[in-house]
Amino acid sequence: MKVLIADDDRDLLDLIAFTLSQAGFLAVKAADGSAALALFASEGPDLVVLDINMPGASGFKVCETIRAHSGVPIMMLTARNEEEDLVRSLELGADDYLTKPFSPRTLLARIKALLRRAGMENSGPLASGRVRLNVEDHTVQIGTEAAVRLTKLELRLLQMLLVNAGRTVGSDRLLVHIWGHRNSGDRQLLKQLVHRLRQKIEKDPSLPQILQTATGAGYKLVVE
Amino acid sequence: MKVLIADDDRDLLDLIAFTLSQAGFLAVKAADGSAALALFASEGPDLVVLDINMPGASGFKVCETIRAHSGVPIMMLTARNEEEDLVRSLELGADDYLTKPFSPRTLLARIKALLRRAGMENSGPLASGRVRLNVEDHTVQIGTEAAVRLTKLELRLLQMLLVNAGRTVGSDRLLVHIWGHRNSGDRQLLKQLVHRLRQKIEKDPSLPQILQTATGAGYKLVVE
DNA sequence: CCCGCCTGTAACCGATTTATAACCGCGTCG
DNA sequence: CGACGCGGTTATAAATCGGTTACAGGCGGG
Repeated sequence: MKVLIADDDRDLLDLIAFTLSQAGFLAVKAADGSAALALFASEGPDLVVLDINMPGASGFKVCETIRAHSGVPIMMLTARNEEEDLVRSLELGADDYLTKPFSPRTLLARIKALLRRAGMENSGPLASGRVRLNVEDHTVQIGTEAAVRLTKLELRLLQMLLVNAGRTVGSDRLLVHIWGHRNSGDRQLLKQLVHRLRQKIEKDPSLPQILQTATGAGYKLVVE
Repeated sequence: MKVLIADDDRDLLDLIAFTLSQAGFLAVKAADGSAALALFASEGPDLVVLDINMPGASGFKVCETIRAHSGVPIMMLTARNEEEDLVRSLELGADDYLTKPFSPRTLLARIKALLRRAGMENSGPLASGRVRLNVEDHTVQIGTEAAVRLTKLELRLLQMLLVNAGRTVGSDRLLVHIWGHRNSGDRQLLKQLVHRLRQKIEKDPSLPQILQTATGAGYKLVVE
């Protein structure tokens, strides 16, 4: 599990990195906003921790940029008199925030909670009912059928639905998780992605038994 | 989702309550510390917002007392920007802390983040009496009847009424909650929305048992 | 270098949802 | 009485939504 940390306070950066690596994470350090963006692109972390006040590019600028094409969980850090930026960050799609000073223990607990919520805690085969998803080699198996190969996007969609199996997942959440916050005109893409995924996993794609529509709300995975 | 708010500043109390109820929360107001404790026991809120400076029992005292036997998320408010208050609040088990003055938007963002963190973001089906509303997939169930699918607007209407079950909700508040501020010539829309919702949830839509009219005032949800 | 698969852009259809606009009945009040 | 406000009902138009297909650019593998 790889975590990107961006903070211009060298001491705090080291402390966080140390805390996380002690907990079994692989910590990647960035000293400013532009470094964070570069490292995000090259390292592909599973979670990002961003300080709001940074030279180069501010935390919420970085947050916005990352969210433009990724649904990776983001945690913001702030000193205590920047309410406006904090709210802005949350509205830009940050998932949680922490006000300084905080204890390493708190940070760790929050990060774990965040990963749990994003369903990224275990990278092994994810299963529920008749649906078994193998994240590593991009395949699903429905009941006793032969395993089907999935594309990157199909995998992300099914993963999100599987983590919330039996419950409806809103279209917005799916969009963010799969593509990140873009023009949000992307309902079109979701329609087609669902369509293609149904072709692969449904017996009769015109009468979905597994990947069902909750009209006006989103989609849900039915497991008996 | 029920929120207990305690503040001796009557204006601020009303403002917070209004903000939260527009966001779909049920706000319970307390003007001082001892009232807050009494209401906490009787109402069993899902979240508590406490001003620190209050007559009766201070926010600290209330926080400590609640924490003695409950893990409900607590947010503290203070006029003073004192490090001392912050530390003490956190030591007493408060989960977050907000310094006055703050914008309603800020408060809302923080409260939502707090609920998300506590894992209470989706309180599951919102229920009262025979009416069970599932916000996630836009459905209601009346008694043992089959679940009915609702549209976005019907959902918002029913949610507002359900959160204030048994109480009359003014037409203006409903309009703002459902459509936001528009030309307020939209009483027409509300009429029809109520009509359509009744068709879906009332046994005999011409003699409403659940969604009743309070002539000249608004509507209310009757739960026996 | 070509071919295949994956992804994004676009358009169309039918159904549902929402907005606009009437008409009806009932009570109040000048 | 008759105009008015208010709520309920119906009809109809406009917007949106979900499903589907077609197609082109990109990218990687043979």
